[in-house]
Amino acid sequence: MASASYSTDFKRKNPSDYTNGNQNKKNHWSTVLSTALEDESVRVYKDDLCTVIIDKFPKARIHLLVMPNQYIADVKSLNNTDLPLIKHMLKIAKEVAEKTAAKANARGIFNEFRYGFHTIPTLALLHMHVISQDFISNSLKTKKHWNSFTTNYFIDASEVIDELQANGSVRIDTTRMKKLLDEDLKCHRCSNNFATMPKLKQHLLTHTS
DNA sequence: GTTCTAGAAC
DNA sequence: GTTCTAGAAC
Repeated sequence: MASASYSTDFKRKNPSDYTNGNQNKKNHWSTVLSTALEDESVRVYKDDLCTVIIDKFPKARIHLLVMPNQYIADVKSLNNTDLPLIKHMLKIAKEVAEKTAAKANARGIFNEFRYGFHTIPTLALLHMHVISQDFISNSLKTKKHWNSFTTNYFIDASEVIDELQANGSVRIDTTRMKKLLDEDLKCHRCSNNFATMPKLKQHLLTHTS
């Protein structure tokens, strides 16, 4: 066989090495949301414009993702023609959040949600987080997790809508955003500071009945 | 995004 | 000695 005579010196690299980095690889971890969009087992709502799924690694008791059915990369690639879509996504987000909270037989704590986006996302395909503000979850582990939801690294959907209406786009200061992930751990409710994630997580329990 | 784990921090 | 964080993942 001819192939058996190839010297390892001339062994071809994996085809993905010829693409512009791993991000372009079809089954790279950053593409999981495109798969989730089609996966009925994680879906809680779908209409002509958007799909809602349960986050696979929820960072609070209720953590959902609202995604457009048509591919949009992220917040910074939005323009004013996307306004009706984003407004629709926010409306659906609130409806599904209310329903999910009621279904969970929740008391007051579940009624408080934030709806918004990571300014610098790690997963491809725009996704609006719907996240209850208890932040009680085994999947909440790192400082980056915490700061990505409780600092300005997280931009509210209402602010995205306002900026699109005012400027036609959302300007994101990448350098400033990255620094926010390294900020000290601060409780989002009472502003107490904590040295470690375990201490913060223990404190969060005191805010939840 | 997560998992794993070396070694920093305590 | 144990807890906890932070960077590599071929």
